[in-house]
Order: sequence, then structure tokens, then C-alpha cells
Amino acid sequence: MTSQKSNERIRQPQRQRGHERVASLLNAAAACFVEKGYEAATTTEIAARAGASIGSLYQFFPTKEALAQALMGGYMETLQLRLKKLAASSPDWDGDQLGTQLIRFLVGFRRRHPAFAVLAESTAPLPAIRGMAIREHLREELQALLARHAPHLEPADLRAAAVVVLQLMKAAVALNAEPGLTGRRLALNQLQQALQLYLRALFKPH
Amino acid sequence: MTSQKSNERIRQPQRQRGHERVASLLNAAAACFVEKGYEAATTTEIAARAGASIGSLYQFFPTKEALAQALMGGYMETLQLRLKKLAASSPDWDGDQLGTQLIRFLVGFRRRHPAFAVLAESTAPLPAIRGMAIREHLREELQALLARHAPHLEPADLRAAAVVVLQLMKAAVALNAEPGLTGRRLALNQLQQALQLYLRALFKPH
DNA sequence: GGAATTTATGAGGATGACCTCACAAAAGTC
DNA sequence: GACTTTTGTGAGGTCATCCTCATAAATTCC
Repeated sequence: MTSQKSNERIRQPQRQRGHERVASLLNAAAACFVEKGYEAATTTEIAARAGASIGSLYQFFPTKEALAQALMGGYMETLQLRLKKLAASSPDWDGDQLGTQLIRFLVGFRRRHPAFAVLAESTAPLPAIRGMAIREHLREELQALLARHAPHLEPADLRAAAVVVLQLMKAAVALNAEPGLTGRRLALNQLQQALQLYLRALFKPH
Repeated sequence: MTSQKSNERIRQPQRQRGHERVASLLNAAAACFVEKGYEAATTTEIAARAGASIGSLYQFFPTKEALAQALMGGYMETLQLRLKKLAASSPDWDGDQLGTQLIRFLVGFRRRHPAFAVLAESTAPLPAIRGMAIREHLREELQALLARHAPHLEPADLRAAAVVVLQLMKAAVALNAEPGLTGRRLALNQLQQALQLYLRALFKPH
């Protein structure tokens, strides 16, 4: 039950060429979103960068927003997957190790997929909603991870902790994007320490 | 007339009526920005809400962006002022008290001036730059405040700590804006605790 | 009152964005 | 080769936004 498309003009790619087009359009869209932001990016430029005509773009994506949603959908999938892998890889970390890994995780992901941050933090009308859904999924995943490390906590507390950790990770990401290299790294370490302190206290039986 | 060059269609308000117009325009702009975001807000609606014509708006503000900058300038002034007051009011707080107060401070400010957050987090072209400048000023103020509590730290460390604390405060603000009331309050307390833990460790002589 | 200055007005220009549509090309299918 | 389906094209429609400008009202000054 994928998204219904009442408009018959929009097609799913069938031949290989179509899939390539879609991929190059998504890549171009990501690049444009990163460079100019979601709102300022234009469909004409996205099409031009993908080496396609504007009509070709609108054959596969009904709106500009559909491009953003397709991108975010892909990011969400890989994010969840990698977070699951991270959780499975070492279930016996302490708070410090977990803090380090979580920050590495999200900072690295953002570096590899800069459009993710742009769209997640965009203040545009509907992608914001999509971003909320993403945060929900992420939170659940993170909550499960935390639950494994602190089985003595109640669900409500775990949920709150997951939200907090997400915010701390987000802060780390924002921090990593700021100018001033040496100071940036120093601050990142500090923020990592803040997260570690928090996790340490959280995991302590009392 | 004075030797003003050709293109001076923009005027500063001179009579009382002008000042009132400017004030109501700024209020209307703030409301629109909050409701629709910076980009989606339109100058025509701002003018209509202020009970002014569109031409009247452009008599005092050359562009929509000028409205946002004027707003942000005002917010920045009051923010700095209040932060200074906070710093002066109780210079002998410990880390926990300071953490509590800082979060109260920024969450309260955001509640009183919702447009501040909207503009500060906006991804629009130039107001973002303005936001950067604001963050710099805020950081300096905060750094001075922290320096008073931890005189044994070097400037570089203080600077990094100020950036981190700002991010933590920002996270608290973002958290406070999320849905889910009971969980929200719980999480806010948790984030406050994270900040307190961090400050406690920071202020400890070693 | 009359002159000078400030404030008010709103129709319309200019711009640019998103998206459509009629049609052409390519690629599979027989 | 003929036929069907998928993909490609780009000029232009439509619409909304920002902003201008000529002109009029209000206010202050003398």
C-alpha cells in the first residue's frame, strides 16, 4: 500500500532508464537542497542538474515536495537500519562508550547525507511533518537501545530519556556544523562529555 | 533637504503616528512569522494585520527581510540585557542552580517572544546570518557568566563550554515546543539534569 | 490660511516559481 | 516493420509574491 497517486500522469519508473532518471533527479535534488535550502531550491535547477528536462522531472515526481519526501524516506530507512546494527553490535557498552558511539553515529551520518539535516531542520510546510515522523521512529529505536542498557527504568522515563538523548545528538550535529575548527572540536568533545555524564547517571541503578 | 542622494524612499518615523505604525507593523510581522514561518508570511498580510496599506509598510521597511532584522535586533537587545541582569542577580550559584535558571530563562524568553525562535531557526537566506551574529553575542555574554563561576578555566575551554551550554539550552527550548505534555515536562527535567551534570563537572576544580 | 513635511493608499509592474500539455523519441513486444 | 508502452521535451499558463509609484490625506510650522 504505497502512496496512492490519483493523477495518472505520474509514473513509477519501469525500465532501467527510468530508474536512473529517478536516481539522478534525487541526487540533484539533494545537492540543490543542501546548497540553497528546500524553499530556495527550484525544480528547474534540479532538473537541469540531473541532465533532465523539467517535464521529465514532473513525470516521476508530482511536486517538489515529493522529491523531499522520497529523499527523507530513503534516509529514514538507512538510519533505522544502521541504528539497529549499532544496537546489535555491542550490547554491553557503558554510558561513556554509548555516548561516544551515538555522537559519532549521527555526526557521521549527517556528513554522508547532508541533505538529511537540511530537510529535517527545514521550516517548510509539509516536510516538517515528515521530519516529525522520522523523529518518532528514531526515538523508538533509541528508546529500545536505552531500554537494553537500563532495564530498571519505566517506559515513560525511557521515552523521556530517548527524547533527551536525541536532542543532545542533534545539538552535537548542529555544533559540528558551526565554524571555527579547533574550538568546534573542543566543544564537540565537551558536548560528548555532557551526553556521557547524562547516560552514566541514567544507567546507574539509582 | 539635506544632501541625501537619489534613492531615499525609505524614511525613519518622525511623528508619533509613524512610530505607532512601525510598532504595529513589527507586531503584525511577528505574528505572521510565528503563524506561517518567515518565508510563507507575506508582506500584504502583515500590512493588513497592522491595519496599514502595503505602501505604508514599504515606506518604513525596504524589504520583508528588513522587518525580520528589525525584530531580531530588538530581541537581541532585550536578550542581552536580561542575561546581564541574570548574571548580576546571583553571582554565587552552583552548577545546579545555574542550570535551572538558564533553562528557565531561555524557555521563558521564547514563550514571551515566539517570533524569536522562528526567526532564529529559520533557514531563510539572510536572517540566518543575523541569527549567527545573535548567537555570537549570546555566546559572549554566556561565556562571561561562566567565567565568573569557573575562573580556573582557560578562555578556549570557556568558549567551548559556552557553545555547549547554548546548544543544551536550545535543545531544551526545542524540547519544550514538542507535543505530549506530561512526557515533555519529564524530558525537560531530564535535559535540565543533563545541563546540571555538565555544569557541575565544569565547575569542579578538577 | 498656506507651505512644507510626513504619512497613507492601492492598483499594477516585474519577477519568478511551480506545474501542464501536446507531442516526439526511445525502447521493448509481436 | 508495426504497435504499445515508457520516457523525454520545453514553451508557456497560471498564480502569488515582492515591491513601485503617482497621488492624496494628515500633520506640523509659520
